[in-house]
Amino acid sequence: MAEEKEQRYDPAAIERKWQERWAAEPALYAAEPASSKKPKYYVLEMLPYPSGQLHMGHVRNYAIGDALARQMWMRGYNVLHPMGWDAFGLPAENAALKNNTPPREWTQGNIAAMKRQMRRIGFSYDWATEITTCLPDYYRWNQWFFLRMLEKGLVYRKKSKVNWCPECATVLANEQVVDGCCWRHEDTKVEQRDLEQWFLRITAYAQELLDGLDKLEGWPEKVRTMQRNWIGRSEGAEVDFFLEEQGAREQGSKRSESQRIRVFTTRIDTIFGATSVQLAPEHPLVAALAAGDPKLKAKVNELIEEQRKAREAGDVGGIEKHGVPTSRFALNSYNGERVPIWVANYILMDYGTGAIMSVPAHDERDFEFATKYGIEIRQVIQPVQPVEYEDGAELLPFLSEDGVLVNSGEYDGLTCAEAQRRLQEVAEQGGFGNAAVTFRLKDWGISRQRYWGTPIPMIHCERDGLVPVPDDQLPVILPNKIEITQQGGSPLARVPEFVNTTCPRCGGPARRETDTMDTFIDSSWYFYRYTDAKDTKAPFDSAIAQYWFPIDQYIGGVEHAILHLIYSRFWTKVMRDLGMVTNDEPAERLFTQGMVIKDGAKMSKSKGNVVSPDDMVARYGADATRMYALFAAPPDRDLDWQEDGVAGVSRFLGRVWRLATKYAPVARSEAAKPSIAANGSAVQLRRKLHQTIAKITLDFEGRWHFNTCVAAIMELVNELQAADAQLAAGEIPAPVVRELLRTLALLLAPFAPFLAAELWEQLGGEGAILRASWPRSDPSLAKEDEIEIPVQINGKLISVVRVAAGADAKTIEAAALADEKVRLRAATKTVAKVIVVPGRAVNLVVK
RNA sequence: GCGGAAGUGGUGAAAUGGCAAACACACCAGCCUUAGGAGCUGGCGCCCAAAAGGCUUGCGGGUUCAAGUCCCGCCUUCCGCACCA
Repeated sequence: MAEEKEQRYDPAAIERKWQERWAAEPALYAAEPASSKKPKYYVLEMLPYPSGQLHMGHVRNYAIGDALARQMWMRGYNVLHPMGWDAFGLPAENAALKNNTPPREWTQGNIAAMKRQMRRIGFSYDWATEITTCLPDYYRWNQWFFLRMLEKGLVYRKKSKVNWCPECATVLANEQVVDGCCWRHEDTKVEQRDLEQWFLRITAYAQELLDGLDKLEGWPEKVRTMQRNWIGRSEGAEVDFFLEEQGAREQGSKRSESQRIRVFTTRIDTIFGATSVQLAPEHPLVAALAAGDPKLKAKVNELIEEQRKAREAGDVGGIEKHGVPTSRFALNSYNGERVPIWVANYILMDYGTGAIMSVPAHDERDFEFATKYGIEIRQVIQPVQPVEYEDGAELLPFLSEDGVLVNSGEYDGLTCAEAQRRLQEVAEQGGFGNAAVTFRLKDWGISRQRYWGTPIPMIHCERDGLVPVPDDQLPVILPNKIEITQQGGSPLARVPEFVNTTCPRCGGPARRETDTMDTFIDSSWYFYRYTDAKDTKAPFDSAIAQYWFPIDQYIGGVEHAILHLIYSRFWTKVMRDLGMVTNDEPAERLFTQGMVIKDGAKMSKSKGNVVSPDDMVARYGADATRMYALFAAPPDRDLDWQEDGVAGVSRFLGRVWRLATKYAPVARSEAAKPSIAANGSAVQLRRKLHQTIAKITLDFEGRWHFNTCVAAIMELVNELQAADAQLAAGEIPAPVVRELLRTLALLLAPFAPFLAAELWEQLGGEGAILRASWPRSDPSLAKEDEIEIPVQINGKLISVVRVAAGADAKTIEAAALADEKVRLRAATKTVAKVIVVPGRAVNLVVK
């Protein structure tokens, strides 16, 4: 067989063969039912939007998940590894406009194309559980959930200021606005509009979403921090100031009992330092005060305009603080002090109460504002540690809570913390305030004025008002026949067959809601559907979900840290409260992989640096492409795509192929007795093999540094190749050859599944390699008998000595002192101390 | 401004506090030839003609017998947050 002509490594042929084989045998990748004896493992990668083209970011994401899934199969787990399509969304409508293709057709075509790409790359998905969110059998459950939430009071409708993307011609959620621009159209400024919207009451879970983060130890700290910031909890108090009666000044201040101004503050302890009350320009009271004052009204409108512009520019923090005084005053509830009421552009109507007490001495923003307008700055907190002045340095504003109250009447001398407690109590007893917690998180606006989404299952009846669609009339089907135009408003409103209906309550004529749902709803619960994808009675079977959940490992990009990942957590908690699941969180562990970049920049069409997976696969094969994606960098770091690197991996796989096919006949031969001669090369090769198994196995359990796993396999192959002469001469016993090559195939299986499967077959492996057992490292075989110990003098490396692996300190010391280089160096000096770390190093301290 | 991550050869990178640069890419030299996007051998951090030797993990300190790794200060880059009362 040494003369046998070498067959060249032909990835295209091998991959085609196995792709067909796997397609014909879908059960290979199917999870066993919940009754399985095996331990379960749910590995999930984020489902893609079916744009029609897989990009390298997907390939990397899915290569990581696939390596894990395959390894877990081989380790004997019952693995659920599904895939689906986040198939609703605006691009389908844009494509419809552009190519005159209906969104459904366009989407289905893209799904088919991407599925082909995924099969071509060899991801081990169970296609029997595939879900497509734009199909009625999926989105009907969005509608069903909407109705359940409505029953629970988690859905409401209100007119509100919304983010409007002119490009999308629809509303965006707060989470979808990035730097004042649309998350899909980075150059398109988001506008503010007033519209009637459906909201999900995610804020009802704000506290729990926050608390849960502490327990999500398997999630990256970065993501948890981002979510904490997003939820933005702040603890403080709400307290009323009273509006002074107009024209009451002459007779002494008189408070209006009906008109209160409620402010939110985290520093109630500084209230005696409040020297003005500041209202947001859109505060209802402002409109009332400005009603009879055209000048004020004009100025307020300017402030509103400034805020709007800043918001649209995404630079709310950057605008210069402006304000305008009103002619009215507010009275401090604690001491009756009279302070002016201003309207200021740095006060936001949608946070807290839209009004603040301004304490310039103890708040930076108030300080800036008061300095500008000459408003009194009154210090009411005395630092415990006297603040040191450098000449001319400002003491104020003093922001720390490490101080005691001054200028605060009966509260003088209390610490800030004590004062906060006391003042809150007093406010509560006096009926003018209470402790309060405010969140930055807003309710989730889900209405979209688009066609390609889940219809909101509500009916507007002239008589009965808003009526939910009864469960037995679900799904509300998205009509197929529709003309997509670029006109504003909901496209569905222009489809009479859809709009016109009868009221489920009175049977009279009624109109359907024509807005559709935000597509983030689709992805908020899709991973539950995978567990029971064909269910026609419910979104999924609770018992099955209970078996699979939580997801053991979720893998995706960090760009979803606050959108998808916060909505998903919310949805899980709602389902738990509906009694559908028992887990509090969807995923035990989350891994966020780095971006794929090219020439130092994110791949994008505009930069023209996009690398197509199809090209890579065509040139170098699927195995080389996905293996390079794992080899080029650790998975959590950004990866710079270098085509030469893919070529290198492909050449490596070619070496593996030649080596394995060359000695496959030996590995398969029954001739050799299983006795393994203790021949030097064989022992050494087996040692390397077992070291490699140990390294890779450990990495899968811990760090996931698949780049070094691939490197370890390369080292192993380099050693095998260096032993080619011995192999060719038959000096390595056949059972050892078999062990070496079969194990090599097993180790490759998570990374290069096509080649691994082919070699497994050629090496006479039983059954599918995916069902073969992951190799075990035998420590006694992996152990070295002799090791090298570095010898240092005063910490500097001088020499290296070889000693037996288990050598004790004494032996190592003797060997080190006997070393010639060491003797030369130490000859004229006194050895003061010898530090020996057995198995590690020797250090001689000499003087 | 606040929070986080990262800075190591020409490049991607590796290194439980114990031989810095494994494994690759690129490059150089040679061999082979069925002339291939092939294969094989060797070289490849910097200084020095070479050897010997010296230097080297963004910068400056420190801890330690020993620091890329731990601590303190600074610089740079990237990411997130940023009038949130």
